[in-house]
Amino acid sequence: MSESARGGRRRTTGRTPSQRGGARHERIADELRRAIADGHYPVGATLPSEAELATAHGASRGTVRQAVSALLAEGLIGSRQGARRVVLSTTPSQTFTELRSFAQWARAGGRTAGGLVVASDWDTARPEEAGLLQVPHGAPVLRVLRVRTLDGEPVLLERTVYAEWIGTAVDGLPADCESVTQRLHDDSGLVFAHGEHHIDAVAAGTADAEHLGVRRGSPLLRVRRTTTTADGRPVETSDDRYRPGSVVFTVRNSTQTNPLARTRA
Amino acid sequence: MSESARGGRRRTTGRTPSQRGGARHERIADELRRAIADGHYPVGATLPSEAELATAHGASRGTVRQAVSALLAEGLIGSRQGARRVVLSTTPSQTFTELRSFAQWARAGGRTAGGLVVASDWDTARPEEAGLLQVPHGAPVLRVLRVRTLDGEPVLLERTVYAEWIGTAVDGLPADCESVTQRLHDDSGLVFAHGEHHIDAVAAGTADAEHLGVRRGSPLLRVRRTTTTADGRPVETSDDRYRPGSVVFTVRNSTQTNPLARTRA
DNA sequence: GCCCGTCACCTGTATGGACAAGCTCGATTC
DNA sequence: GAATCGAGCTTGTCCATACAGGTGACGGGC
Repeated sequence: MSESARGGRRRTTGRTPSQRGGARHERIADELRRAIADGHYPVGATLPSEAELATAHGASRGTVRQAVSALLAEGLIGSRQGARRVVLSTTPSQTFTELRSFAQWARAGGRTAGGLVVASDWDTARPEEAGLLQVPHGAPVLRVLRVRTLDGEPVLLERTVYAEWIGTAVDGLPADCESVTQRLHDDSGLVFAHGEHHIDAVAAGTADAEHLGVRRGSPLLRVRRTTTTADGRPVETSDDRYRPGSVVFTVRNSTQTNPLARTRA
Repeated sequence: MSESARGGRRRTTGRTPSQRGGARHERIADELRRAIADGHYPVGATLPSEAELATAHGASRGTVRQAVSALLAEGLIGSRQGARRVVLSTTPSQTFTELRSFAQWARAGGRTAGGLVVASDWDTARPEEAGLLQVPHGAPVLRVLRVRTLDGEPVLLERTVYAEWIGTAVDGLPADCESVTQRLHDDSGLVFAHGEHHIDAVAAGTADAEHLGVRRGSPLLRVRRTTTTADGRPVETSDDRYRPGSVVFTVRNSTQTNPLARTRA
């Protein structure tokens, strides 16, 4: 049966060019993710062996390993030599795009995101910003202050700094643009590929308090992030402040994969 | 020369049993990590091609791919089909153990960590805790309140709940035990393997303010975490509150790997 | 009844080969 | 000088195979 499945698919050698859902290991990974999310494999359950998955999908063990290693990196499953893989968590992790884009994240969760640009000005890069954006000191940058709402309530205040080459495109966008990421992708073909996030807590300043509708001095979750393209060119750096109680960041890590770091301030 | 290197190493088939530094792909990954950390490959630089690395290390391309995929998962490098890999970040990520253990993290950074148990009591699990620890409602749990200091200054207040089977071991530890993780590993052979962290901001309560030496209502970074063993058995769940300005959490993510999620409160 | 060894199973590691698809850069052409 | 084309390099995907080493269950011996 694995014979017929493999033989029927194609027999040249490579793989069918653009099959729905991308590469085969991706499709296997997706199916496993779905099965876990659907409760087919609850927390603590063991996954089928690599050999079983291989014959079931008509793939080789290497391809199956590629698929499960993706779930391993996401922290969804644990793995020990000799023992079957165990489900550790059932909540799916988000795609990078969903994480990067407030609007896309809200949409994926069935909520509506709004946004409003409060201020947008060209300025010169401060030393720290110049370093983060890898531009010369004093280079022109676009500084944007944006309030983001979730189901109508303000939850996030973004202070974003764009490098000049991308700032010109951002400057032309409407003030109430829902998803800047989406527009930049559609208009300029720009794709964000990498992000570095520093998370801590700060007290709300006067401006923060006013725009988020909280008292001055109340706690805010601050995420300072810098986003780059696939070839490492910095695009923007931002200071995002979340109203507590609205958004929680979740990180999964394990001995096998560890993307989280704790650093001194 | 690649001929002699490969032939000279061994020609049976497997690999040398317990060579220093673990598996070969791990050693290659370590060397690349070190080269990046040392500035040999600054941010934006391109790594050697897989073929070059393979001949240089006398390994096959598959093994090299395994090594670089580790750096990819850590967010240190970016990768696009057809182009050479690019260095995205030079700050190394911490091992899971360093992240899990406050003491080990401090030591790795050349600082001294202290700890003091303020209170330690047996109690019954609250519904929420029972779910996190996967024990029946009302099951006995050990509740520990611990203050952690960094270079003598209090920076972290831990409220940890241990399941009964591990709580008995924790209960016998001295109140000023520097590293609970270390002791549990040495005494019981227990290894933590997986963690889930929820990060948000809260205002300091009366107890928080007193133990951390801050004013009531000042912002704190809260990390609620649950740790499990390799086979998915929950060990502890904890509510950690960090004094702002002392510790920052850093997360790297990209289109290729994405361990971070933003969830509704 | 308990302990311990055997053994099938399963994951980790490594190799080698093949083709697909994307990127870079130089050469050619207009 | 600028746009275009293509060859070669590089990464992505997939397969088949082999062996090492840990796990867990079964069963026999004490």
